[in-house]
Amino acid sequence: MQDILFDFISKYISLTEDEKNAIISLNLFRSVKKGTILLEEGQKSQDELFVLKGCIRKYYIIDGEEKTTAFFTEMEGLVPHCVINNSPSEYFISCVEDTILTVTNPDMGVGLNTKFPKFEIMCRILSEELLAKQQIDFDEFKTSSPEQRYLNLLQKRPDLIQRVPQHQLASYLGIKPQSLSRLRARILEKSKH
Amino acid sequence: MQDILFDFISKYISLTEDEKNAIISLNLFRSVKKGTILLEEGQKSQDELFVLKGCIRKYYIIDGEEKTTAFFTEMEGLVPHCVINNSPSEYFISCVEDTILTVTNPDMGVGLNTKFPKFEIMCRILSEELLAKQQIDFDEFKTSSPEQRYLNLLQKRPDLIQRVPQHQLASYLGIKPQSLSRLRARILEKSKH
DNA sequence: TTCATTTCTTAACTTAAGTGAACGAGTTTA
DNA sequence: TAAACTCGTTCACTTAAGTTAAGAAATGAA
Repeated sequence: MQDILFDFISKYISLTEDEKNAIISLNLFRSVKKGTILLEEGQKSQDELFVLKGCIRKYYIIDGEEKTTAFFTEMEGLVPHCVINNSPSEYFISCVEDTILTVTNPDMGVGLNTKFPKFEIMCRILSEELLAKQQIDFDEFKTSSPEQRYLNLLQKRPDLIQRVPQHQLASYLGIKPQSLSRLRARILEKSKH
Repeated sequence: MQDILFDFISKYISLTEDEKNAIISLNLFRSVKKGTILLEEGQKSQDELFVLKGCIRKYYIIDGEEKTTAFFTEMEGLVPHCVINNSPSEYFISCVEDTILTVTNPDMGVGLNTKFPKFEIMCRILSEELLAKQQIDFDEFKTSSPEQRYLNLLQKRPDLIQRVPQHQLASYLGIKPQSLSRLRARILEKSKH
């Protein structure tokens, strides 16, 4: 399992055996069952998450309704908003599948970052990459219709459509589950021309 | 004009006179007329922009139609995607109003960041803040209807509605200009109850 | 296995956004 | 000044999403 993490890290910085051991000794790995809630609304967590295997989901509850705004799968991580500005969380994070992830928090991080400045560099690169990716995603969302968004998702993350319940996908696309069903039927109808 | 920039910077780091002079000597300030295009699709620019006064806008041209996805006003900056991954730009940036901004590029930046590591710190903080803000904005967009988005904008950036042409606002809200007109008439009608 | 719950789909109806066209007001250009 | 554009609004019509309800299929728990 650790190898997956080190493979990922090696794309950004190279680690010595000492550094790898330091990471292992932090005991970052967690194995969580499908359905487990990792962060609740109102909670003040300091944990940053990184998915090694599985899928987690970020959602709000607005007027009693779940609104899913993001999924994180293999090699994707998130720093919840509540960590950044140390405020109660506005959303939930739960596991869509049985998931293996790393959980880090600034307390560990300070030790790690001061001992190994490399990590600071990796974090900066990751955060820049993420910002850029997210801007593109936002722009695409704004400039397309629900149907285009669905077709786009089918291209870019076909796995999500298989592994995630439809009603969660629907709100991720900004529509209701019934509309997603209909939209899919419509596309199927068109493809038969 | 420089004072505005230094006031802003002082929220993040404190500068000595030497450092201020170093910044001034870089000659970052640009004054640009309404309508000026700062970045074109296909262009490979290295310039990062920061608005001191005025308003700039980011837009795509998709099927011959302008799709505005962002506005940047006083004390807001952007690092275009093409700068981050050194690829031709997919979008345009132009001035909505006569605008005063700073233009920086990595060539200057390297000098500045190595001379004054403080700047690196400020950039990291800014980028984190921006990432957090953008995630919230994206979530809000996904979880609301066009009408809610408009009302939300009215709350959060009432100035934009005054200073930006309606058809640009419309695509920023993810709808057509006619729909924005109608939506506003509908809200007005409701408020008369 | 059986019962209950959740999830997905379908349908009919309502509401709102997209489309195409027209018009007036304000700008710009010749 | 007159003609050509741009911009915002309105209208009628089309298309698609929201809503409510019902039922089938899959899942989970007793």
